[in-house]
Amino acid sequence: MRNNRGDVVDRAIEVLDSYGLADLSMRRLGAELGVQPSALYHHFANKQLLLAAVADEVLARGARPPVDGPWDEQVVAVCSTLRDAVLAYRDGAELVATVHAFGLGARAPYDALVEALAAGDLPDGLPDDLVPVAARTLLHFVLGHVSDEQTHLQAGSAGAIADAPRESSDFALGLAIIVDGIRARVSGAAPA
Amino acid sequence: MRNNRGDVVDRAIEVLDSYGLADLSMRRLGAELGVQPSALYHHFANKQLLLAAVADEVLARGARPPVDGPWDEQVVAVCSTLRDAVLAYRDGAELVATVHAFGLGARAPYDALVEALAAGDLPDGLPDDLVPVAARTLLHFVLGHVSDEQTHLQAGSAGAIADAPRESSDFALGLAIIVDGIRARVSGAAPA
DNA sequence: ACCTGAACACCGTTCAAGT
DNA sequence: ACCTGAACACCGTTCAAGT
Repeated sequence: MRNNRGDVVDRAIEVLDSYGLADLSMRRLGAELGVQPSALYHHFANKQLLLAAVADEVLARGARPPVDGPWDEQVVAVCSTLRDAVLAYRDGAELVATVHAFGLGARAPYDALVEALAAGDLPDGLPDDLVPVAARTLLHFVLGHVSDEQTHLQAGSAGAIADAPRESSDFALGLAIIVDGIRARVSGAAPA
Repeated sequence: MRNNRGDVVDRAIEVLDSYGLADLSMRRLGAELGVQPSALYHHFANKQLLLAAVADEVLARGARPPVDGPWDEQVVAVCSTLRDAVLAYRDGAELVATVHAFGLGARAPYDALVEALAAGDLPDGLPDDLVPVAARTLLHFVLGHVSDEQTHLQAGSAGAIADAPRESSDFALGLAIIVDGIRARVSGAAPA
C-alpha cells in the first residue's frame, strides 16, 4: 500500500479526469490513495509542484516524435500534438496553462515551438526576435482555445454557458491565421 | 456603514489591486467592508457573480470610445484598450480571463472585436466564418499575454519564475502577427 | 522511505433571525 | 434593504512521531 512519486502522479491524473481540476485537492488525492493528506508532502513540497508533475506527465503521455519538413508544417504538428495531449484528460488545458503560468514545468511545448520556428528553411530565415513572440502567441492560442473547448464540453454540469459550440475546425482556422501572420512577417511585409 | 452593490465592487477592486486575486476572498472582502462574509450574499448570489461584476467594472473603467477607420486599425485599438484596462489593476488579466472562461460577463471585449472585424471596408469584406474565430484568437492572445506580463511583474514576491522579462513591444509584435494573418486570409491566400 | 494524527489558519455557502 | 451569528463541509500545510 506504499506509494511512490509515480503512483501519486498516476492517481492524480485519474482524479483529474474523473472529477476535474477543481476537485483535485490534496485531501481528496490522499483519500483516493488510502493515505493521509500529509503523506503527499513526502513526495512533493507543495501542491503546485505536484500539479507541475501531473502536467508534465499529461504532456509526456501525449508526446509524438518531431516531424521534419518546412517550419510551418512543424509548427502545425507541434500545436496539434499539444492540443491532443491536453484534450485527452478533463481540464488538461487549464492544468497545463496554470502550471505554465507559474513557471514550473510544462516547458516542453514552448521549447518544441521554438525549435520548429527556428527550422527556418526560408531564404531569409525567421528573425531571431520574432521566434519567442511567435512561440508564446501560439501557446496562448492553443491552451486558450482548448480550455474553451473543454469548458464547453462540461457545460451541462455547471449550467452557466450558452454560447455557440466550438467546432474542431475552428482550431485549424485559428492556427492557420497565426501561421499566415508569421509567414507574412518573413516574406517581407512592413514591420510594426 | 451599510453597503450597496457598487460599494462592494469598488472595495473588491481595491482588495484585488492591493493583495491580488488569490487573496480576494469573501471573508477578506467582508472584513475590509466591516461586515460579515454572509452579508455579501445579499448583493451577489455567489463569488463567481461577484467576480464577474468586478471584471465588468475593471473593463468599464478602462473603456475608450470606438475608433473609426479600417478594420485593422480598429482591431489594434480595441486590443490596446483591453490591454491597458486589465493592466491597470493587479491580476486584472487573470480576473477577466477567469470570468470570461466561466461565461458570465466580460463579454464587452469580444463584442467590440467582432464589431471591429465586421467593419470590412475591404472589397471582399471579412468572411463571416472567420470573424468569431479571429475574435477569440485575439482575445486569447491579449489576455494570455497580459497575464504573463502581470505574473512577471509580481515575480519577485513568489520567487518561482526566472524567464526573460516581457517587453511591451512584444505585445505590438504578437498583435501584428495575428492581424497580418487575418489580412492574409482576406486578400486571397489559400484556405486551410 | 513512507506514513499517521493532530493541529493551524484558512475557504465558500446556507440560514434563521435581527433592524 | 442590509446585516448578524452560528454552523457545515471543506481547503493547504506543518510537524512531531511512528515503521
